[in-house]
Amino acid sequence: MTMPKTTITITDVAKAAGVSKSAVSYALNGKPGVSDATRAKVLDVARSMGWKPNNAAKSLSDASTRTIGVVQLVDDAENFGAGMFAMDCLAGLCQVLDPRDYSITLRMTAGGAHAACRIHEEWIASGAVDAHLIMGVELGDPRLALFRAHPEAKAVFLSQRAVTKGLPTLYSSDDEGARMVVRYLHGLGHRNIARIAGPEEYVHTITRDQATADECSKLGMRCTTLHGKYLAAVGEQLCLALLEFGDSPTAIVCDTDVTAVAAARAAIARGVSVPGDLSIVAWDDSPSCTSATPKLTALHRDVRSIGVKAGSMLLRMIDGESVDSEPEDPYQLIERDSTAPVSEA
Amino acid sequence: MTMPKTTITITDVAKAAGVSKSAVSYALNGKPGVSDATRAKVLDVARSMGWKPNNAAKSLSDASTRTIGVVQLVDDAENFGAGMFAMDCLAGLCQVLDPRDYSITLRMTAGGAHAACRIHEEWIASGAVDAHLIMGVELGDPRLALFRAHPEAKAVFLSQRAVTKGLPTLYSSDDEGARMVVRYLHGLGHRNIARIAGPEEYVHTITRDQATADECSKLGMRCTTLHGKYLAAVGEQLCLALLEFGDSPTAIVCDTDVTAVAAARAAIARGVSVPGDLSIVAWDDSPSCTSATPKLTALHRDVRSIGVKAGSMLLRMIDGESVDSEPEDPYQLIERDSTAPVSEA
DNA sequence: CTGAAAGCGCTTACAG
DNA sequence: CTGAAAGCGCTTACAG
Repeated sequence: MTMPKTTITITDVAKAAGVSKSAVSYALNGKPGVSDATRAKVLDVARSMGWKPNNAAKSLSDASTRTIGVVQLVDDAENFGAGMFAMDCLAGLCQVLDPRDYSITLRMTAGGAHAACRIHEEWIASGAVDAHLIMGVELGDPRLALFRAHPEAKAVFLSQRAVTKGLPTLYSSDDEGARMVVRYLHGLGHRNIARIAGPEEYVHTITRDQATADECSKLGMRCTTLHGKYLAAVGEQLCLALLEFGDSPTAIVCDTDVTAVAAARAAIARGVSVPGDLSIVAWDDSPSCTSATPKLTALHRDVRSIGVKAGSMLLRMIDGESVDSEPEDPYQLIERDSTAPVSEA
Repeated sequence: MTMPKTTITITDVAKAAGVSKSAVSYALNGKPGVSDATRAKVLDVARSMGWKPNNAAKSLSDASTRTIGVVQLVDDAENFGAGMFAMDCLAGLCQVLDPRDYSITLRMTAGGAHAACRIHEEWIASGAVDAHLIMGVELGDPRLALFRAHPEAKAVFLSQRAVTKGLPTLYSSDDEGARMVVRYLHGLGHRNIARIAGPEEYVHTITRDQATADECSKLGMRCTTLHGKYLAAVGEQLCLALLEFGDSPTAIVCDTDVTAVAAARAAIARGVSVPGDLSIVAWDDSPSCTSATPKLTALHRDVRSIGVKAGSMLLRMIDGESVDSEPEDPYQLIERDSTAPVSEA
């Protein structure tokens, strides 16, 4: 008959151990102020009574919640890639948070950056979290202004420094990644390439666009860029559009695995050989890149390590250190079967 | 100069409004005990002062955390499908939780059911969450015993009633789904089918195995079942194994999109036409099913609605209602290009 | 309808 | 080293 024992508190432990509440608190928290003997006894009694600290009480008295807040933006249609990214990233975050006994407080909203902003504002005002992780930052994002107005709130942004200007951010290697792809294709002899990019409201889209354009111009290459959502239909359609051009590209880099797979399919269905006539590279690797025919060359990054880095930054901020922006780990170009030297025409 | 105003409390509001703390509390919480005039004034003052309730204080005094706890199991390798499922499910959960101002407290662990169990135990003891959502239940899962021993803890399981026996569970329609597929293939003339199933520790694997076997026997069909992880390599390998048999199946149903896509690829690479010689159906639809060639017939379910249902159950438990187990919405069979009538041999 | 008071469980100066 | 006490911000009986 395991009686659901009415929650046991430090007062109970103190009584049982024959010491004061403060002694118990000091002992339990490993703080000085009690003799080793007392500490040992308290620890022993507490464990045997099955005592666990009450979260709310602790938070109220020490003004720390041991939780970091993240609000995930969900889009009905293109949720897939973003969802996986967030999940892996959170896994990394949890990995660093766990040893410190921190949890994630998660909210999801379909209301975009504005809705997310309201939640963070709420969290700041109510002291619901110790720090915030911000992902999916858009141009003119209201969350930027919010955290500028609240320098006392701890937050790290997953974004670009050009956008967050001074706010602690873990910035992507998208610029570098874009240049790496361009150089790779250049090495294969491609001179006329194209991008099937993501929506232009995303910061990383712009970053990739610009870096690609810049590197192409340096190498004397031409690049056509088309934008669209991360949908198979879009990849298909834009690929066909590119192939319609009189002077169609010999390589296409797609901003996501979904569009890349679709583009490859569309090209092949139209009688264009991949990689014979057309090389395709996917930005962001995933199982669908290896399941596709041919297997897609992809720009790969360890998403979990992004969460790990962000978590470490957050924890340091919570510890009172001042943290600077940091770069993500660089991308890796994984060469598979969808890219080849440009064919002699 | 937006001074980060030192956190404002109901005491401040009370002072400013010229009433007592209790009056403020009653007014703010919409409880009787204050005149309409007082209430209006308090509300007004509170808003103008930018007051927000302190979470910890509220939790401590009313013993509710306005948070529901979920711990996500992460496996390094086969994390993909499960990750997406969890994400969509959580999105649904958030959708119902949001209007009630509840958040999700999320932890992720690579330590399996045992590690998850320890976290839930911690949460129960420390009063960290108001209720728990349990996913990825295994046979002999320690979390079952934990919540049996703690009937005061509110939890809903995403599992099968046969496993949770009496604990409130949102149970899948896997049995029904399996039968639906079998009948569908039977209707196409298939009599010898196979399953490329998931690992046998998963409850849903067993459920599907059993329902498939039962329905096949009822219809006089034969079914070979092979188990393996949710990896492309496994799908490929098991598909080839099945095709090696002298009397190879005319249809294969794969427990996940990853294995299904890989199986189709492997078959085609081996010169087996899909769906001409071999039909393939994927369990759990995803973008990769529509990106594949041919597009895969799949068993589809609205994962988000699972989260919605679970959330509603949880909320009702929190409200003190006693809730019974409920079924998920049924699967839908989405016919695409990977299934066809069995060819006359 | 309204105010003064106790209590939620823990932490932390402050005296012994 | 140890105990008594105040305080974190809110809720909720309990008297007026």
